[in-house]
Amino acid sequence: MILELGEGAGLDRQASGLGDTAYREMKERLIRGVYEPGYKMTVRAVAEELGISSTPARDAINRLIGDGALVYAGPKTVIVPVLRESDLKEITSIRLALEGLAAERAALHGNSQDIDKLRQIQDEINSALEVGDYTAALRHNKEFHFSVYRMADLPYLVSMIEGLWLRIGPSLYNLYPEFAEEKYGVRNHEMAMEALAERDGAALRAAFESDIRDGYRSLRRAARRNLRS
Amino acid sequence: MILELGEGAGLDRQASGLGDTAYREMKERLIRGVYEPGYKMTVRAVAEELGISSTPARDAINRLIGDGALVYAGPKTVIVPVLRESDLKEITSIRLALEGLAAERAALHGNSQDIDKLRQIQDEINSALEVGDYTAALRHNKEFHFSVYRMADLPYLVSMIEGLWLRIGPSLYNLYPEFAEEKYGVRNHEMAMEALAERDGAALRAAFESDIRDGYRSLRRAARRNLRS
DNA sequence: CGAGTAATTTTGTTGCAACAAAAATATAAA
DNA sequence: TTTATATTTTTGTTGCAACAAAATTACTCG
Repeated sequence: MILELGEGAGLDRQASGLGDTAYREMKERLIRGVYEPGYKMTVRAVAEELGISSTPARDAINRLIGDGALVYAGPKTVIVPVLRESDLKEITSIRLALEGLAAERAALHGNSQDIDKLRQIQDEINSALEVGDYTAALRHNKEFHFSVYRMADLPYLVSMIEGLWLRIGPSLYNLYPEFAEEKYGVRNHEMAMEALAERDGAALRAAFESDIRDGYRSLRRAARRNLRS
Repeated sequence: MILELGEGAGLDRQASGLGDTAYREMKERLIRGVYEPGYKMTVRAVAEELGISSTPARDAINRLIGDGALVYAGPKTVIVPVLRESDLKEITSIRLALEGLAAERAALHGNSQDIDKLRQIQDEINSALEVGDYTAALRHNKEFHFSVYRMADLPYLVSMIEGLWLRIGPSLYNLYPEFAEEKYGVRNHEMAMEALAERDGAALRAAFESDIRDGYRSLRRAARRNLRS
Protein backbone atom coordinates (compact mmCIF):
# COMPACT_ATOMS: atom_id res chain seq x y z
CA MET A 1 0.00 0.00 0.00
CA ILE A 2 2.43 2.61 1.14
CA LEU A 3 5.32 1.54 -0.98
CA GLU A 4 4.53 1.06 -4.60
CA LEU A 5 6.67 -1.62 -6.09
CA GLY A 6 5.16 -1.83 -9.54
CA GLU A 7 4.42 -5.50 -10.03
CA GLY A 8 6.01 -8.88 -9.81
CA ALA A 9 8.27 -9.66 -12.67
CA GLY A 10 6.37 -8.46 -15.70
CA LEU A 11 6.93 -5.01 -17.04
CA ASP A 12 3.50 -3.59 -17.71
CA ARG A 13 0.67 -4.02 -15.31
CA GLN A 14 -2.32 -5.63 -16.92
CA ALA A 15 -3.23 -8.38 -14.55
CA SER A 16 -6.02 -7.81 -12.10
CA GLY A 17 -8.39 -9.89 -10.05
CA LEU A 18 -8.31 -11.57 -6.72
CA GLY A 19 -5.26 -13.68 -7.43
CA ASP A 20 -3.24 -10.66 -8.36
CA THR A 21 -4.42 -8.71 -5.35
CA ALA A 22 -3.53 -11.60 -3.10
CA TYR A 23 -0.11 -11.81 -4.70
CA ARG A 24 0.57 -8.15 -4.11
CA GLU A 25 -0.73 -8.24 -0.57
CA MET A 26 1.40 -11.24 0.34
CA LYS A 27 4.43 -9.66 -1.28
CA GLU A 28 3.85 -6.54 0.74
CA ARG A 29 3.64 -8.52 3.96
CA LEU A 30 6.71 -10.53 3.12
CA ILE A 31 8.77 -7.42 2.47
CA ARG A 32 7.61 -5.85 5.70
CA GLY A 33 8.67 -8.86 7.67
CA VAL A 34 5.19 -9.81 8.82
CA TYR A 35 6.17 -13.44 8.52
CA GLU A 36 9.25 -14.71 10.25
CA PRO A 37 11.76 -16.66 8.18
CA GLY A 38 10.77 -20.30 8.51
CA TYR A 39 7.05 -19.54 8.80
CA LYS A 40 4.97 -22.21 7.15
CA MET A 41 2.68 -20.91 4.45
CA THR A 42 -0.39 -22.91 3.47
CA VAL A 43 -2.98 -22.34 0.78
CA ARG A 44 -5.90 -22.57 3.12
CA ALA A 45 -4.34 -20.29 5.72
CA VAL A 46 -3.69 -17.60 3.15
CA ALA A 47 -7.16 -18.05 1.72
CA GLU A 48 -8.76 -17.55 5.11
CA GLU A 49 -6.44 -14.74 6.12
CA LEU A 50 -7.31 -12.81 2.98
CA GLY A 51 -10.93 -13.93 2.86
CA ILE A 52 -10.70 -15.54 -0.54
CA SER A 53 -11.04 -19.05 -1.89
CA SER A 54 -8.18 -21.44 -2.35
CA THR A 55 -7.64 -20.91 -6.06
CA PRO A 56 -6.39 -17.32 -5.98
CA ALA A 57 -4.53 -18.01 -2.74
CA ARG A 58 -2.75 -20.87 -4.42
CA ASP A 59 -2.00 -18.64 -7.39
CA ALA A 60 -0.38 -16.07 -5.15
CA ILE A 61 1.72 -18.65 -3.32
CA ASN A 62 2.92 -20.18 -6.56
CA ARG A 63 3.93 -16.83 -7.96
CA LEU A 64 5.78 -16.03 -4.77
CA ILE A 65 7.59 -19.34 -5.06
CA GLY A 66 8.50 -18.38 -8.60
CA ASP A 67 9.94 -15.15 -7.26
CA GLY A 68 11.97 -17.03 -4.69
CA ALA A 69 10.05 -15.24 -1.95
CA LEU A 70 8.81 -18.58 -0.68
CA VAL A 71 10.55 -21.92 -0.87
CA TYR A 72 9.76 -25.57 -0.48
CA ALA A 73 10.84 -27.16 2.78
CA GLY A 74 9.27 -30.45 1.69
CA PRO A 75 7.06 -31.73 -1.12
CA LYS A 76 3.99 -30.19 0.47
CA THR A 77 5.50 -27.63 2.74
CA VAL A 78 6.15 -24.05 1.73
CA ILE A 79 7.95 -21.69 4.06
CA VAL A 80 9.35 -18.21 4.18
CA PRO A 81 13.00 -18.85 3.34
CA VAL A 82 15.67 -18.78 6.01
CA LEU A 83 18.65 -17.29 4.24
CA ARG A 84 21.95 -19.02 4.78
CA GLU A 85 25.08 -16.98 4.75
CA SER A 86 25.92 -18.28 1.29
CA ASP A 87 22.50 -17.16 0.02
CA LEU A 88 23.04 -13.73 1.45
CA LYS A 89 26.45 -13.56 -0.13
CA GLU A 90 25.18 -14.61 -3.54
CA ILE A 91 22.28 -12.19 -3.49
CA THR A 92 24.66 -9.42 -2.51
CA SER A 93 26.91 -10.23 -5.47
CA ILE A 94 23.94 -10.01 -7.79
CA ARG A 95 22.74 -6.84 -6.15
CA LEU A 96 26.13 -5.23 -6.69
CA ALA A 97 26.02 -6.12 -10.38
CA LEU A 98 22.41 -5.14 -11.01
CA GLU A 99 21.96 -2.16 -8.72
CA GLY A 100 25.41 -0.96 -9.71
CA LEU A 101 24.32 -1.06 -13.33
CA ALA A 102 21.09 0.75 -12.54
CA ALA A 103 22.90 3.44 -10.58
CA GLU A 104 25.46 4.00 -13.30
CA ARG A 105 22.76 4.40 -15.91
CA ALA A 106 20.64 6.56 -13.65
CA ALA A 107 23.38 9.18 -13.63
CA LEU A 108 22.78 9.70 -17.34
CA HIS A 109 19.19 10.77 -16.88
CA GLY A 110 18.78 12.26 -13.40
CA ASN A 111 17.87 15.94 -13.35
CA SER A 112 17.79 18.51 -10.57
CA GLN A 113 14.14 17.81 -9.90
CA ASP A 114 15.00 14.17 -9.22
CA ILE A 115 17.71 15.28 -6.81
CA ASP A 116 15.24 17.47 -4.93
CA LYS A 117 12.96 14.51 -4.54
CA LEU A 118 15.82 12.39 -3.23
CA ARG A 119 16.68 15.15 -0.78
CA GLN A 120 13.13 15.00 0.56
CA ILE A 121 13.23 11.25 0.91
CA GLN A 122 16.55 11.42 2.71
CA ASP A 123 15.12 14.00 5.12
CA GLU A 124 12.35 11.57 5.90
CA ILE A 125 14.87 8.82 6.49
CA ASN A 126 16.79 11.07 8.86
CA SER A 127 13.64 12.03 10.74
CA ALA A 128 12.58 8.42 11.07
CA LEU A 129 16.04 7.46 12.27
CA GLU A 130 15.93 10.30 14.81
CA VAL A 131 12.67 9.11 16.27
CA GLY A 132 13.68 5.46 16.03
CA ASP A 133 10.85 4.59 13.67
CA TYR A 134 12.46 1.56 12.15
CA THR A 135 9.66 0.66 9.76
CA ALA A 136 9.42 4.13 8.29
CA ALA A 137 13.18 4.39 7.87
CA LEU A 138 13.24 1.11 6.03
CA ARG A 139 10.37 2.16 3.83
CA HIS A 140 11.96 5.45 2.88
CA ASN A 141 15.28 3.77 2.36
CA LYS A 142 13.70 1.58 -0.25
CA GLU A 143 12.03 4.57 -1.80
CA PHE A 144 15.40 6.27 -2.09
CA HIS A 145 17.01 3.35 -3.82
CA PHE A 146 14.23 2.70 -6.29
CA SER A 147 13.80 6.36 -7.09
CA VAL A 148 17.35 6.29 -8.36
CA TYR A 149 17.01 2.95 -10.12
CA ARG A 150 13.92 4.06 -11.96
CA MET A 151 15.87 6.97 -13.40
CA ALA A 152 17.86 4.47 -15.45
CA ASP A 153 14.74 3.86 -17.53
CA LEU A 154 15.33 0.12 -17.65
CA PRO A 155 12.04 -1.34 -16.42
CA TYR A 156 12.97 -4.98 -16.59
CA LEU A 157 16.13 -4.32 -14.63
CA VAL A 158 14.10 -2.58 -11.93
CA SER A 159 11.74 -5.53 -11.66
CA MET A 160 14.67 -7.89 -11.28
CA ILE A 161 16.09 -5.76 -8.50
CA GLU A 162 12.69 -5.80 -6.83
CA GLY A 163 12.87 -9.57 -6.88
CA LEU A 164 16.17 -9.39 -5.05
CA TRP A 165 14.75 -7.08 -2.40
CA LEU A 166 11.78 -9.37 -1.98
CA ARG A 167 14.12 -12.19 -1.19
CA ILE A 168 16.01 -10.38 1.52
CA GLY A 169 12.92 -8.62 2.85
CA PRO A 170 11.93 -11.16 5.49
CA SER A 171 15.41 -11.08 6.98
CA LEU A 172 15.28 -7.35 7.49
CA TYR A 173 13.32 -7.33 10.65
CA ASN A 174 16.13 -8.90 12.64
CA LEU A 175 18.05 -5.77 11.92
CA TYR A 176 16.56 -3.31 14.30
CA PRO A 177 19.43 -2.40 16.62
CA GLU A 178 22.08 -1.72 14.00
CA PHE A 179 19.74 0.14 11.81
CA ALA A 180 18.87 2.89 14.23
CA GLU A 181 22.22 3.12 15.94
CA GLU A 182 24.48 3.32 12.94
CA LYS A 183 22.47 5.86 11.01
CA TYR A 184 22.32 3.24 8.38
CA GLY A 185 23.09 4.41 4.87
CA VAL A 186 23.11 8.11 5.56
CA ARG A 187 26.68 8.69 4.45
CA ASN A 188 26.27 6.60 1.32
CA HIS A 189 23.09 8.37 0.38
CA GLU A 190 24.75 11.75 0.71
CA MET A 191 27.53 10.57 -1.55
CA ALA A 192 24.96 9.32 -4.01
CA MET A 193 23.18 12.64 -4.23
CA GLU A 194 26.46 14.41 -4.80
CA ALA A 195 27.43 12.01 -7.55
CA LEU A 196 24.07 12.41 -9.18
CA ALA A 197 24.37 16.19 -9.11
CA GLU A 198 27.69 15.87 -10.90
CA ARG A 199 26.31 13.29 -13.31
CA ASP A 200 29.16 11.00 -12.31
CA GLY A 201 27.99 7.49 -13.09
CA ALA A 202 31.03 5.75 -11.63
CA ALA A 203 30.73 7.68 -8.38
CA LEU A 204 27.02 6.98 -8.15
CA ARG A 205 27.67 3.31 -8.66
CA ALA A 206 30.36 3.39 -5.99
CA ALA A 207 28.02 5.04 -3.50
CA PHE A 208 25.37 2.40 -4.01
CA GLU A 209 27.87 -0.41 -3.92
CA SER A 210 29.08 0.88 -0.60
CA ASP A 211 25.53 1.05 0.68
CA ILE A 212 24.82 -2.51 -0.45
CA ARG A 213 27.98 -3.77 1.20
CA ASP A 214 27.10 -2.02 4.45
CA GLY A 215 23.67 -3.60 4.32
CA TYR A 216 25.22 -6.99 3.69
CA ARG A 217 27.41 -6.69 6.75
CA SER A 218 24.47 -5.74 8.95
CA LEU A 219 22.33 -8.53 7.57
CA ARG A 220 25.08 -11.06 8.06
CA ARG A 221 25.64 -9.95 11.63
CA ALA A 222 21.91 -10.17 12.32
CA ALA A 223 21.75 -13.61 10.75
CA ARG A 224 24.59 -14.88 12.91
CA ARG A 225 23.08 -13.36 16.01
CA ASN A 226 19.78 -14.98 15.20
CA LEU A 227 21.42 -18.31 14.50
CA ARG A 228 23.03 -18.50 17.90
CA SER A 229 19.82 -17.86 19.80
CA MET B 1 13.70 -32.60 -22.82
CA ILE B 2 17.05 -32.43 -24.47
CA LEU B 3 18.32 -29.38 -22.69
CA GLU B 4 18.04 -29.45 -18.97
CA LEU B 5 17.53 -26.00 -17.63
CA GLY B 6 17.00 -26.74 -13.98
CA GLU B 7 13.78 -25.02 -13.07
CA GLY B 8 12.07 -21.70 -13.31
CA ALA B 9 13.17 -19.26 -10.69
CA GLY B 10 13.44 -21.31 -7.53
CA LEU B 11 16.69 -22.88 -6.55
CA ASP B 12 15.85 -26.39 -5.45
CA ARG B 13 13.45 -28.51 -7.37
CA GLN B 14 10.64 -29.70 -5.18
CA ALA B 15 7.54 -28.88 -7.14
CA SER B 16 5.92 -31.61 -9.15
CA GLY B 17 2.55 -32.33 -10.67
CA LEU B 18 0.77 -31.47 -13.85
CA GLY B 19 1.06 -27.73 -13.45
CA ASP B 20 4.78 -27.93 -13.08
CA THR B 21 5.15 -30.29 -16.00
CA ALA B 22 3.08 -27.97 -18.14
CA TYR B 23 5.21 -25.04 -17.08
CA ARG B 24 8.40 -26.80 -18.02
CA GLU B 25 7.03 -28.04 -21.31
CA MET B 26 5.80 -24.61 -22.32
CA LYS B 27 9.08 -23.07 -21.31
CA GLU B 28 10.90 -25.59 -23.44
CA ARG B 29 8.73 -24.78 -26.43
CA LEU B 30 9.11 -21.08 -25.94
CA ILE B 31 12.89 -21.33 -25.85
CA ARG B 32 12.91 -23.46 -28.97
CA GLY B 33 10.89 -20.93 -30.85
CA VAL B 34 7.88 -23.16 -31.37
CA TYR B 35 5.67 -20.13 -30.96
CA GLU B 36 6.26 -17.08 -33.04
CA PRO B 37 6.54 -13.75 -31.24
CA GLY B 38 3.05 -12.31 -31.15
CA TYR B 39 1.37 -15.71 -30.92
CA LYS B 40 -1.72 -15.58 -28.76
CA MET B 41 -1.64 -17.98 -25.84
CA THR B 42 -4.90 -19.08 -24.25
CA VAL B 43 -5.60 -21.25 -21.25
CA ARG B 44 -7.89 -23.59 -23.11
CA ALA B 45 -5.55 -23.97 -26.06
CA VAL B 46 -2.66 -24.91 -23.81
CA ALA B 47 -4.90 -27.24 -21.85
CA GLU B 48 -5.97 -29.07 -24.99
CA GLU B 49 -2.52 -29.06 -26.53
CA LEU B 50 -1.08 -30.69 -23.44
CA GLY B 51 -4.09 -32.84 -22.69
CA ILE B 52 -4.71 -31.39 -19.25
CA SER B 53 -7.47 -29.38 -17.61
CA SER B 54 -7.56 -25.65 -17.43
CA THR B 55 -6.25 -25.27 -13.88
CA PRO B 56 -2.69 -26.50 -14.43
CA ALA B 57 -2.62 -24.85 -17.86
CA ARG B 58 -3.54 -21.58 -16.26
CA ASP B 59 -0.87 -22.14 -13.62
CA ALA B 60 1.77 -22.60 -16.26
CA ILE B 61 0.74 -19.51 -18.19
CA ASN B 62 0.74 -17.38 -15.07
CA ARG B 63 4.18 -18.54 -14.10
CA LEU B 64 5.43 -17.82 -17.60
CA ILE B 65 3.98 -14.34 -17.34
CA GLY B 66 5.83 -13.96 -14.07
CA ASP B 67 9.02 -14.92 -15.85
CA GLY B 68 8.37 -12.37 -18.55
CA ALA B 69 8.21 -15.18 -21.10
CA LEU B 70 4.64 -14.20 -21.91
CA VAL B 71 3.09 -10.75 -21.73
CA TYR B 72 -0.31 -9.17 -21.75
CA ALA B 73 -1.42 -7.60 -25.01
CA GLY B 74 -4.77 -6.73 -23.45
CA PRO B 75 -6.70 -7.48 -20.27
CA LYS B 76 -7.56 -10.95 -21.47
CA THR B 77 -4.98 -11.51 -24.12
CA VAL B 78 -1.62 -13.11 -23.47
CA ILE B 79 0.96 -13.33 -26.22
CA VAL B 80 4.51 -14.38 -26.80
CA PRO B 81 6.33 -11.06 -26.51
CA VAL B 82 7.57 -9.22 -29.55
CA LEU B 83 10.80 -7.67 -28.40
CA ARG B 84 11.33 -4.06 -29.32
CA GLU B 85 14.83 -2.87 -29.94
CA SER B 86 14.85 -1.14 -26.56
CA ASP B 87 13.87 -4.41 -24.86
CA LEU B 88 16.66 -6.23 -26.61
CA LYS B 89 19.09 -3.53 -25.60
CA GLU B 90 18.04 -3.63 -21.97
CA ILE B 91 18.18 -7.39 -21.75
CA THR B 92 21.63 -7.30 -23.29
CA SER B 93 22.81 -4.83 -20.68
CA ILE B 94 21.55 -7.10 -17.93
CA ARG B 95 23.06 -10.14 -19.61
CA LEU B 96 26.44 -8.43 -19.72
CA ALA B 97 26.25 -7.69 -16.01
CA LEU B 98 24.95 -11.08 -14.91
CA GLU B 99 26.65 -13.44 -17.32
CA GLY B 100 29.81 -11.41 -16.96
CA LEU B 101 29.65 -11.93 -13.22
CA ALA B 102 28.98 -15.63 -13.63
CA ALA B 103 31.89 -16.03 -16.05
CA GLU B 104 34.30 -14.16 -13.81
CA ARG B 105 33.38 -16.31 -10.85
CA ALA B 106 33.44 -19.48 -12.91
CA ALA B 107 37.14 -18.95 -13.55
CA LEU B 108 37.77 -19.46 -9.85
CA HIS B 109 36.36 -22.98 -9.83
CA GLY B 110 36.77 -24.47 -13.30
CA ASN B 111 39.09 -27.47 -13.49
CA SER B 112 40.64 -29.32 -16.43
CA GLN B 113 37.77 -31.79 -16.45
CA ASP B 114 35.34 -28.92 -17.00
CA ILE B 115 37.46 -27.68 -19.87
CA ASP B 116 37.39 -31.10 -21.49
CA LYS B 117 33.64 -31.08 -21.31
CA LEU B 118 33.51 -27.64 -22.88
CA ARG B 119 35.80 -28.86 -25.63
CA GLN B 120 33.35 -31.65 -26.38
CA ILE B 121 30.40 -29.28 -26.47
CA GLN B 122 32.27 -26.92 -28.76
CA ASP B 123 33.05 -29.80 -31.11
CA GLU B 124 29.37 -30.54 -31.27
CA ILE B 125 28.63 -26.91 -32.04
CA ASN B 126 31.17 -26.99 -34.84
CA SER B 127 29.75 -30.19 -36.27
CA ALA B 128 26.23 -28.83 -36.17
CA LEU B 129 27.39 -25.61 -37.81
CA GLU B 130 29.13 -27.64 -40.50
CA VAL B 131 26.00 -29.59 -41.33
CA GLY B 132 23.81 -26.54 -40.97
CA ASP B 133 21.77 -28.02 -38.15
CA TYR B 134 20.61 -24.77 -36.67
CA THR B 135 18.59 -26.22 -33.84
CA ALA B 136 21.39 -28.44 -32.59
CA ALA B 137 23.92 -25.63 -32.80
CA LEU B 138 21.68 -23.40 -30.74
CA ARG B 139 21.11 -26.13 -28.21
CA HIS B 140 24.79 -26.83 -27.75
CA ASN B 141 25.57 -23.16 -27.64
CA LYS B 142 23.30 -22.84 -24.66
CA GLU B 143 24.87 -25.89 -23.11
CA PHE B 144 28.27 -24.26 -23.48
CA HIS B 145 27.20 -21.07 -21.79
CA PHE B 146 25.42 -22.67 -18.88
CA SER B 147 28.15 -25.20 -18.30
CA VAL B 148 30.43 -22.29 -17.59
CA TYR B 149 27.88 -20.35 -15.55
CA ARG B 150 27.17 -23.33 -13.35
CA MET B 151 30.86 -23.49 -12.44
CA ALA B 152 30.41 -20.24 -10.54
CA ASP B 153 28.37 -22.14 -7.97
CA LEU B 154 25.81 -19.36 -7.67
CA PRO B 155 22.51 -21.14 -8.25
CA TYR B 156 20.24 -18.15 -7.96
CA LEU B 157 22.36 -16.23 -10.42
CA VAL B 158 22.09 -19.09 -12.91
CA SER B 159 18.30 -19.15 -12.58
CA MET B 160 18.16 -15.42 -13.22
CA ILE B 161 20.26 -15.83 -16.34
CA GLU B 162 17.93 -18.60 -17.47
CA GLY B 163 15.09 -16.13 -17.14
CA LEU B 164 16.93 -13.78 -19.46
CA TRP B 165 17.47 -16.51 -22.05
CA LEU B 166 13.83 -17.45 -21.82
CA ARG B 167 12.92 -13.94 -22.73
CA ILE B 168 15.05 -13.79 -25.83
CA GLY B 169 14.37 -17.40 -26.79
CA PRO B 170 11.37 -16.82 -29.05
CA SER B 171 13.30 -14.26 -31.06
CA LEU B 172 16.06 -16.71 -31.82
CA TYR B 173 14.42 -18.50 -34.65
CA ASN B 174 14.55 -15.49 -36.93
CA LEU B 175 18.29 -15.84 -36.75
CA TYR B 176 18.94 -18.73 -39.03
CA PRO B 177 20.99 -17.21 -41.84
CA GLU B 178 23.55 -15.36 -39.73
CA PHE B 179 23.94 -18.19 -37.36
CA ALA B 180 25.19 -20.75 -39.82
CA GLU B 181 27.13 -18.38 -42.06
CA GLU B 182 29.11 -16.51 -39.48
CA LYS B 183 30.19 -19.51 -37.45
CA TYR B 184 28.45 -17.79 -34.64
CA GLY B 185 30.36 -17.63 -31.39
CA VAL B 186 33.19 -19.96 -32.34
CA ARG B 187 35.95 -17.44 -31.85
CA ASN B 188 34.56 -16.23 -28.54
CA HIS B 189 34.17 -19.75 -27.24
CA GLU B 190 37.76 -20.56 -28.10
CA MET B 191 38.87 -17.48 -26.21
CA ALA B 192 36.72 -18.53 -23.29
CA MET B 193 38.29 -21.95 -23.06
CA GLU B 194 41.74 -20.44 -23.15
CA ALA B 195 40.87 -17.99 -20.40
CA LEU B 196 39.40 -20.75 -18.29
CA ALA B 197 42.53 -22.84 -18.70
CA GLU B 198 44.57 -19.91 -17.45
CA ARG B 199 42.09 -19.22 -14.65
CA ASP B 200 41.87 -15.66 -15.90
CA GLY B 201 38.52 -14.33 -14.68
CA ALA B 202 38.77 -11.00 -16.46
CA ALA B 203 39.58 -12.68 -19.77
CA LEU B 204 36.77 -15.16 -19.36
CA ARG B 205 34.37 -12.35 -18.68
CA ALA B 206 35.64 -10.50 -21.73
CA ALA B 207 35.14 -13.53 -23.94
CA PHE B 208 31.55 -13.94 -22.84
CA GLU B 209 30.85 -10.24 -23.10
CA SER B 210 32.09 -10.35 -26.66
CA ASP B 211 29.85 -13.33 -27.37
CA ILE B 212 26.84 -11.60 -25.88
CA ARG B 213 27.47 -8.48 -27.90
CA ASP B 214 27.81 -10.50 -31.10
CA GLY B 215 24.53 -12.20 -30.31
CA TYR B 216 22.92 -8.86 -29.68
CA ARG B 217 23.98 -7.56 -33.06
CA SER B 218 22.62 -10.62 -34.83
CA LEU B 219 19.37 -10.45 -32.93
CA ARG B 220 18.95 -6.78 -33.66
CA ARG B 221 19.61 -7.30 -37.34
CA ALA B 222 17.08 -10.14 -37.42
CA ALA B 223 14.55 -8.02 -35.59
CA ARG B 224 14.92 -5.18 -38.06
CA ARG B 225 14.71 -7.55 -40.99
CA ASN B 226 11.57 -9.06 -39.54
CA LEU B 227 10.07 -5.68 -38.84
CA ARG B 228 10.33 -4.57 -42.45
CA SER B 229 8.56 -7.61 -43.82
C1' DC C 1 12.53 -43.01 28.07
C1' DG C 2 13.22 -43.36 23.05
C1' DA C 3 12.55 -45.12 18.55
C1' DG C 4 9.89 -47.07 15.23
C1' DT C 5 5.17 -47.58 13.42
C1' DA C 6 0.36 -46.99 12.64
C1' DA C 7 -3.61 -43.83 12.54
C1' DT C 8 -5.27 -39.39 11.68
C1' DT C 9 -5.27 -34.89 10.03
C1' DT C 10 -3.67 -31.53 6.96
C1' DT C 11 -2.26 -30.16 2.54
C1' DG C 12 -1.57 -29.22 -2.53
C1' DT C 13 -3.53 -30.49 -6.81
C1' DT C 14 -6.89 -31.14 -10.14
C1' DG C 15 -11.15 -30.94 -12.95
C1' DC C 16 -15.13 -28.61 -13.78
C1' DA C 17 -19.07 -25.51 -14.17
C1' DA C 18 -20.72 -20.88 -13.73
C1' DC C 19 -19.85 -16.08 -14.43
C1' DA C 20 -18.43 -11.66 -16.03
C1' DA C 21 -15.74 -9.34 -19.15
C1' DA C 22 -13.32 -8.76 -23.25
C1' DA C 23 -12.53 -9.90 -28.11
C1' DA C 24 -14.14 -11.18 -32.51
C1' DT C 25 -17.63 -11.05 -35.76
C1' DA C 26 -21.60 -9.58 -38.09
C1' DT C 27 -24.57 -5.92 -39.20
C1' DA C 28 -26.11 -1.39 -40.38
C1' DA C 29 -25.61 3.25 -41.55
C1' DA C 30 -23.18 6.95 -44.03
C1' DT D 1 -15.92 1.34 -48.80
C1' DT D 2 -15.56 2.86 -44.15
C1' DT D 3 -17.00 3.58 -39.67
C1' DA D 4 -19.94 2.79 -35.85
C1' DT D 5 -22.75 -0.38 -33.35
C1' DA D 6 -24.86 -4.58 -31.89
C1' DT D 7 -24.44 -9.49 -31.41
C1' DT D 8 -22.07 -13.65 -30.63
C1' DT D 9 -18.16 -16.15 -29.21
C1' DT D 10 -14.15 -16.69 -26.65
C1' DT D 11 -11.60 -16.02 -22.61
C1' DG D 12 -9.69 -15.65 -17.73
C1' DT D 13 -11.19 -16.13 -13.13
C1' DT D 14 -13.22 -18.12 -9.27
C1' DG D 15 -15.18 -21.39 -5.88
C1' DC D 16 -15.59 -25.91 -4.62
C1' DA D 17 -15.47 -30.89 -3.88
C1' DA D 18 -12.88 -35.06 -4.45
C1' DC D 19 -8.46 -37.25 -4.25
C1' DA D 20 -3.89 -38.70 -3.26
C1' DA D 21 0.03 -37.78 -0.79
C1' DA D 22 2.58 -35.91 2.84
C1' DA D 23 2.89 -34.21 7.55
C1' DT D 24 1.63 -34.73 12.12
C1' DT D 25 0.15 -37.03 16.05
C1' DA D 26 -0.68 -40.99 18.84
C1' DC D 27 0.66 -45.22 20.12
C1' DT D 28 3.22 -49.34 20.97
C1' DC D 29 7.12 -51.96 21.88
C1' DG D 30 11.79 -52.41 23.27
